[in-house]
Amino acid sequence: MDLTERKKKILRAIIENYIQTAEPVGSKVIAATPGLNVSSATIRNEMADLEALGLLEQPHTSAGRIPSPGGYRVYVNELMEDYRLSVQETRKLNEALHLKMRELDQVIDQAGRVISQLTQYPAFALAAGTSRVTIQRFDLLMVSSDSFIIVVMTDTNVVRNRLVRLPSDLSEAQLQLLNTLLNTTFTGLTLDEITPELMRVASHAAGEAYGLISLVVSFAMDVLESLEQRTVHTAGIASLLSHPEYRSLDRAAPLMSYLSEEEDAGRFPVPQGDPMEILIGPENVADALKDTSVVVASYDIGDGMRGVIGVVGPTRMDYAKITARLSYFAAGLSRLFEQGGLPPGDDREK
Amino acid sequence: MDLTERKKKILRAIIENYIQTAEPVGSKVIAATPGLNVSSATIRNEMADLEALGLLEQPHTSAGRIPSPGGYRVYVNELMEDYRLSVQETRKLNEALHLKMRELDQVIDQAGRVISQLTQYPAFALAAGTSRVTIQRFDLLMVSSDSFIIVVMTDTNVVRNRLVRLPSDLSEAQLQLLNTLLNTTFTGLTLDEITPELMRVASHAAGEAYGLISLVVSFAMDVLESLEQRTVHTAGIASLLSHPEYRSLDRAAPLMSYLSEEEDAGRFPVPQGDPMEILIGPENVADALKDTSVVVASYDIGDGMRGVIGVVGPTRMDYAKITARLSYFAAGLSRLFEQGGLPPGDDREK
DNA sequence: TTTTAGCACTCATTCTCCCTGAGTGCTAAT
DNA sequence: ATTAGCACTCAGGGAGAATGAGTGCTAAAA
Repeated sequence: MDLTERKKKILRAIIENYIQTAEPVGSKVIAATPGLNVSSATIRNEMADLEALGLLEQPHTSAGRIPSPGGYRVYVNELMEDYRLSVQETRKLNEALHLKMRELDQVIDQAGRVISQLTQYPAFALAAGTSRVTIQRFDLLMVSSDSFIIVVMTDTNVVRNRLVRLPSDLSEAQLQLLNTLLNTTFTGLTLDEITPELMRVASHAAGEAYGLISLVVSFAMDVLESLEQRTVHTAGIASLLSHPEYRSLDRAAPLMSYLSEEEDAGRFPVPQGDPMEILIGPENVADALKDTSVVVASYDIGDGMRGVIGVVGPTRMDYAKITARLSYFAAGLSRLFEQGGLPPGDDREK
Repeated sequence: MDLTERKKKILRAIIENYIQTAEPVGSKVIAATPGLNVSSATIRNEMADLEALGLLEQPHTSAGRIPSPGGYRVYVNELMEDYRLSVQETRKLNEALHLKMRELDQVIDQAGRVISQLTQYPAFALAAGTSRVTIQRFDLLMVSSDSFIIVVMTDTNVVRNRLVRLPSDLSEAQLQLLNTLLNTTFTGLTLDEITPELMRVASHAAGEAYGLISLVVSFAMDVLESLEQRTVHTAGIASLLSHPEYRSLDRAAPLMSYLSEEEDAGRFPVPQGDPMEILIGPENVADALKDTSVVVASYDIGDGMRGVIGVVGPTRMDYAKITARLSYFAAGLSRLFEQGGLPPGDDREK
């Protein structure tokens, strides 16, 4: 967008003022900004120009101006100065990165909660883009004569287990046999490749323990399925209410229900290319987000997966602050996953 | 509460009317209830009596009456008729019991979501009262020359695992030794009983692999810790907004933030004795719940643990319907846990 | 040519006042 | 003991009127 220096200054002043106050800003307050030594009348002329360019809007004739989505776009792309995180903020963010967790799903969930708390906006979190997973190895551990543990490990180094109790006894030798059979037949296969026919053949080969094959394999299939299925976590929905644009229920209710809909990934934007993306108002695809802004960042999980965290808020959002915090946090998460996977209790490690 | 038959009839009619309409009910509508062949004037006299007894309230002189918390109490204890679940409802509830899940924590979370959806009120879910857990058995599974899987099983039959990658190589024999050492030294101990001193002694005994002892044991300790720590899950907060009493943000906002506070168990009531409890308005301990009602039910998880699910709503709540649904669902969960623990993918089984 | 002071005009917001109607309590009659 | 009737109360809603922030335009100044 080609604007004179002064217009840029004025636009920035208006937007930053509006971000703070949530009130339409008039020519008078802008005329008072330091470094801008012109009268309010001049500002009014300039504001009329900016409105003609589609960067400002007027709620009604006798009100000040508010930024249009296009105005925010120009602000975000060209005018916004990098927000410098304070020492305190950095410390807080670092502390928040000491996540206590076990499963990937729970890490993601927690990351969302934390970022919501940190930004005071509702947040969503999900993981995207895993490739096709296969089982790399089976282990069966005898516990007692009538129970054993199944341990499976995928090619993405996720390990899952299950304790099974049997109606009848089983010998160590039988288990051994079963184990070998599983490792020769069912490793390296994706979910689709495990056919009923394959199961039948294997069951036959297992002899006495034929029933156990299907038990173990169906567990393995559940694991594969659970790894491919994506869910979204949302957090901090109530924090919406602290922002003046959501003081009216007509505005708040639909957005809140949209956010708390049962987990269905794909309803939130995911950054393409850049690790951070800002979607302002109508730039959002989902109808419910058409007059909100979404700031979303991604981080590297490893194994071809990316984590996504984002916050949702009014278009009047402190983009500088939010992007600074979000990108810092996402970078921290990337680092966390890179150096040794998840914290203690986890079931995967780099 | 000793009331004449007619007073009971009137009180019930008022409460049930108010539950439906959320509007103060006048003498006229009550006079119209079938089976109550008296004039509105008589009703007015009776209503005045009921108000004197503290069972009804009048928002202002020229309005109808609304039930007081005490009135609801009498209703719930003596007047309410059992709500008969329709076939459709039963089917819906049964369907909802086909939970897809893996970890106990996730089951609990999901139960909360489901019950919120089923009742249209915000719900909370938690697990209460575990005994002290110990590790019953360790297994170390060699994966490659520089990595292995730790599998631990607790006395409550929870199995957890972790994949470890080492900076240096390790032989099968060393791992075997380590395994034996762990099983002789660290089984049957609660979290407190695993002292640094014990760790030191064991590390010494491990010889070359001394560093691995602390690695495995600290994983075990994390598992124990995670099993003892209780968290609350809340769901369906946005559904509050669909009820007329929360159409004003002043009422909705504080309750919503209370509900979405970071998980801190103990902030929600847990049924004592009876498997179901109803707390009406000021009967709640928490300030934020003083003018809401909470209906809470518990179900048996096994291993000395009880699951708790509850819903939160206005004191004007359809107690009959809610309690019917909640107790049916809780009973279903009990059954589910009893017969074979969690569905596929889970890490524990009866 | 650009900027500014001044002025008339617009319009959301707030308030005040008044009306309406639902619902009550009381009294006198049944 | 019940009921019909009546005077009274009061929340809610709508119509103006007052307020004031902010604008656009014009004519003068730089």
